[in-house]
Amino acid sequence: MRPKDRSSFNQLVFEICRSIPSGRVITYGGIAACIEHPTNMDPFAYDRIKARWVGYALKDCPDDVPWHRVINARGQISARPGCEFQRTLLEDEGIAFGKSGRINLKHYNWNPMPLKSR
DNA sequence: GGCATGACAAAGG
DNA sequence: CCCTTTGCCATGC
Repeated sequence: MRPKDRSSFNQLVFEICRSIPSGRVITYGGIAACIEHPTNMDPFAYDRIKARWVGYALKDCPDDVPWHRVINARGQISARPGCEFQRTLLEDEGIAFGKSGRINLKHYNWNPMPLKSR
């Protein structure tokens, strides 16, 4: 994927985020897995790359994007300034945190409609 | 134009 | 289960 395509990639990320209902969460990789992009890259490696790009996209997302519903694959909130606030938002939506600050993905994970089949 | 860093994740120890 | 390594590349100095 070339920098030129980043903009459209980000738009897809935002679109998926907006489809997450209150009280549910998704992982960075989960979002990445919904976005297929024409590439010659090894798909196995590509998914991990995209997961990183999802984080970049959310760094400066529009106000109507529920960025707080995106967590990492371990069910935890990724460390960064403001992460305490994210936990508060999720708890307000009824999401319970485990002892080590982890969310039960089995129960809260949201599976969005794939934008393109894989 | 190198070099370090990062809202990631899988695999290995 | 926790910690480290590895793949990868956009970004900022």
